[in-house]
Amino acid sequence: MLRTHNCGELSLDKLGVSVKLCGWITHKREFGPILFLMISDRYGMTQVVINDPTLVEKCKKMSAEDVIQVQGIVIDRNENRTDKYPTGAIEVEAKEVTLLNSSKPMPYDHNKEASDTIKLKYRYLDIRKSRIRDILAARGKVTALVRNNLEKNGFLDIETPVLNKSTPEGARDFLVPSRMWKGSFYALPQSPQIFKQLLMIAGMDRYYQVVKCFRDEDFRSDRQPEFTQIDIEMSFAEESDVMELAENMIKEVISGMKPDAVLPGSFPMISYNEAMERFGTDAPDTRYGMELITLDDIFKNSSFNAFANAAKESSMSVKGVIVEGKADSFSRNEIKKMETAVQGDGAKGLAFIKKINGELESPLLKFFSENEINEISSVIPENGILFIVADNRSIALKSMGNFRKRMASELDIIDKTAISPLWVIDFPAFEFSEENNRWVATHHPFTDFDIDAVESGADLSQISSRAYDMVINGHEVGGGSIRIHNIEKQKKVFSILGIGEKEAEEKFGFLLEALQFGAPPHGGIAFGLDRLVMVILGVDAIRDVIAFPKTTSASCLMSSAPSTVTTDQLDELGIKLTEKNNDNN
RNA sequence: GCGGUCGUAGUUAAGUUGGUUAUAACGCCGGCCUGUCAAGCCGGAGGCCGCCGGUUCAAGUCCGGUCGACCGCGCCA
Repeated sequence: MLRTHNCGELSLDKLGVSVKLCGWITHKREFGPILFLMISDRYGMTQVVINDPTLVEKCKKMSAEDVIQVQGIVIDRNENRTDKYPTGAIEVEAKEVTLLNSSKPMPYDHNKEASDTIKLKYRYLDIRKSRIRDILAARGKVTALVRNNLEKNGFLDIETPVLNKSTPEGARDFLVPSRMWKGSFYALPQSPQIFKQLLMIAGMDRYYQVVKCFRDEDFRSDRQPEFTQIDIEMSFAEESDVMELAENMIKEVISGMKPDAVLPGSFPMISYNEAMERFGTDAPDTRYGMELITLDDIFKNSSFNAFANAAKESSMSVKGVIVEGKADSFSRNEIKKMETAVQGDGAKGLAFIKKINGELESPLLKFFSENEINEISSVIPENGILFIVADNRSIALKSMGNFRKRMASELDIIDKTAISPLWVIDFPAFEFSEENNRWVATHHPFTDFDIDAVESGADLSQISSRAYDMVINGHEVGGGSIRIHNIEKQKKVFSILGIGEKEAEEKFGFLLEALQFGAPPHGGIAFGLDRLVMVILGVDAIRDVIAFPKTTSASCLMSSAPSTVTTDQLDELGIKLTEKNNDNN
């Protein structure tokens, strides 16, 4: 090695020791015959002092981000010690400084805010100079903890193909044209779902993989075209087996990353319906209260028709959120802004009732009977304000769920250090898609469900699936299910989903056939590694947990991918472009 | 596919009702400086105001389009 120590580990107990350090120059400070160099690496930074006139002349020519090797003696800084960085008590008195490689001036100032554009273009510099390097190190540790836990539990790491068959349902596939089979395409996996089920049928019993998945949809601050799943599947397992395993794994990861984190003995479980009713979302953030309340009973006989109709109609509901201690601090204007926000979720309006000095205040008060006023008053604490949406059930829930979220972040009542995990269970197996005018699988079409209920003619929307999601701090970090292992049941699902026998055969024939060769009961779960790392580290942007991320329009500013290719390459694939797009390189 | 915010030296920003040579800080280059800690002081270079078009005597500024970044909606089993 070119070094004996890294730039973050020297301290007073090494006084007088001859060391070699390697690193990047972060600062150079000249004072005529004396010169200081700060050199750093990912472990820290150390000051080098240069007194020798020849060395000073040599080092004067060096500049920031040059890579150097310093050979010298660790000395005490005495009265010039600093506590601004961990090595601040010592410095290295240089005997020799070797330039290993020079650097052009940095393209941007890493001590200040810089645009995402330039940081993504020079991603390797952003990693070198920012917290990204620590986040990536932490991510590596999360992966190691995961592997360690799963290996300990007898899971086998088995790779599955990246070049796959395109399947219907779900997200848009990334396609890869085939040279040997002109006109045919591989698809990159949206997840290794079918392969892990085939591994169960193959008798591998316990499988896991930390694996890239690809979805060609539109992106957000928490969504990237390629992302990583911790994919897990096990045979002869029921819900509780998968959930217990997953929960223990996550606990081990979190306590490995945050030893001070306080976690519940076992993660609370709530049903999908309860999550929707109490939080207006299937991924509730339980770090704070301010839960939704149902006001149908209070208003079903109200003379205020908008409320009464919603309260009586079964497809509608009156939902409220109480903000405590704020009745006197929201202006008419602020409330107007909140109304605009809930209207963005489709709600017709946002009503409010304040309680100040024991008296209710609201533009709607004149519509309410004494009885209603008493009931409302018993719900609202002094100086509280009740916000209300009366609308279609799904709109009321969604808009108040989002309202709760916005209000919590505006009031800054979220404990950023808390980790609040839970399970959401009893998801509906099927949802009716207005857009496609057919039923679609809520989780995916291989999820087991209560087939007896279907056979006895129950409403499809009321059928529960055997799926479960793990939610931490309002983020769905993982989800899975017990799978269908019976061919007839699987065919039944395809018929419910309107996938014809021929199409099912064409798209999933190999799975359907495999199910007939002694498929064991099995189930599993997949975690989004990127999101898991974000939640554990409290990072907001998925870009920050990925070494080389893409932009929200799925381009790489560093390599300029995607790019056009030569006509020779296209010819070889038998592909002809319909219109000439501008070069985006 | 839709909406919002933004785009001016290498970087981050300022730029007034449209009006002389487009500012500043940091960085860069040159010089000074014996204990700095984002060192300091003096001097200098550096601009397709994202791109295309329009309005105007005159556009960084107004209008239309377009490209890109970010945030959100739809979408993401």
